Amino acid sequence: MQETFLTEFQKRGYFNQCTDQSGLNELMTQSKIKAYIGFDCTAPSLHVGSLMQIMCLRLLQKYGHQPIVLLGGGTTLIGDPSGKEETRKILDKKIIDKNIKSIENIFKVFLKSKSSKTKPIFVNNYSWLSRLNYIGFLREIGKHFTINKMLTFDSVKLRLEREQSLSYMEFNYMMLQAYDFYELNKRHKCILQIGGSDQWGNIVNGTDLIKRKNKKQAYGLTTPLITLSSGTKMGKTEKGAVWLNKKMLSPYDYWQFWRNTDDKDVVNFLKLFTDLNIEKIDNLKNNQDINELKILLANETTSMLHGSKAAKDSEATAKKTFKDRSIGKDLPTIKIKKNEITNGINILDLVLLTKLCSSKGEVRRVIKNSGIKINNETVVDETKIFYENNFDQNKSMKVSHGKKQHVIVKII
RNA sequence: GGAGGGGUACCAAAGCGGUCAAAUGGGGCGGGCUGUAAACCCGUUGACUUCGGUCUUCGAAGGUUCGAAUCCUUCCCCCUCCA
Repeated sequence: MQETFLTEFQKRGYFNQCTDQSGLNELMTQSKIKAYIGFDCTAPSLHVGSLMQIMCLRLLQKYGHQPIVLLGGGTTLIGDPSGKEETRKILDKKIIDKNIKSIENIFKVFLKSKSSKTKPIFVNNYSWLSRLNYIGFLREIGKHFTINKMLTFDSVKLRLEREQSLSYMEFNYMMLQAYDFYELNKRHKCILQIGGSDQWGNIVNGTDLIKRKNKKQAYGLTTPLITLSSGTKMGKTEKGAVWLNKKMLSPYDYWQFWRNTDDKDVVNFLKLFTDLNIEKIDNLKNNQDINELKILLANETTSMLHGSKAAKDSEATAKKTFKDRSIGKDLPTIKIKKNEITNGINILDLVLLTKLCSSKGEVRRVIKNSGIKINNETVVDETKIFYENNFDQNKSMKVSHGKKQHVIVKII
């Protein structure tokens, strides 16, 4: 059977639900289409939670289709109630605009823009949503939505059942998202919207609206929510959320995140988050040591986002840190002035300086649990003072909190 | 509008005048075992400290008391039932 966008989509594990799978497959085999995914702009970076969506856009390009990246400058002002139990804080437009710029850069890394046929189209729904006229919108769009039906959508139902308040503003979110799809259909002949499984309701509203207003067939496709085999949501490291922006999470930490994947998730992740072809992955899974596979996963994902050099450096640093227990160059480095250390520095202040702990009390506690190491040596005495001669010939010292968090302190 | 119930640390949830920086569970962090995995076991989980203590915290503000998360007053918010 011929490999198509949808067949690969399915094999890789991106497939959750589709409004008309065979119809869409036929269409995408016969012609090249435009498809969109909308992204929320509540933070200055996306995190791994959105990575599957980004991978979908890449897959579109691979099969010659054109991705549209919708940055929700307008809808973020409203806030999607899907999957949320409570009303979210409303963000300021200025912040959202700033976030959009920053997020756009991430897409420029993941998506190819050489070919004019497949290069991503960036749109911000603020450009049309902000111009809507209330009466006009109600008459044109609002008449196609029945409250009866809107109340049956999970995002609304959940709130009502839990008796959590749902503001009228949020209640309108689904109409706006449907309108986005309709607008993109008109402007760009976009006929497919992809999204996470929680977006199903919003997406279907869009295809319905297009059918009614434009008399066109449009399609919706959703991806499953990825949960780790441990049942929790993916996307956390020792340092918090796994951001894609390197200012918010260093390439080394990003690499580490993938390197620490649960055994049971490794093969799935290779399929979901790398470009390696599936046969190769299936083949590797039988022959490769699981830790080798994790390194492969970390290298592939990191080089996709931060470049192959960053991936190699991270691997080298990891090897030095974990195998040789020496100092790898990509560990975070804190600089300290020479005169700050002439009289010695207390272990508590030293650890605090590295930000590995957030208070002296915490440092003490971790020391008591033998969790602080200086140059691989466990600290037992919380009154210990360090001098210049405790640093190595490069004027560096490795401070560790637990097995995985290391910071280099360097005298300048 | 009327009648009840409730707001406790990251979350859930006990406590209902001193022994409360606050039980317990989850989560987090650390240690052990390992493979930088999972599972399991152990420790830890407000801040500062000269390690004697000190300071701030139980929706908010006042009050009673030698002493309040606990009692009283007012206010704010949430829930249940009735209109």
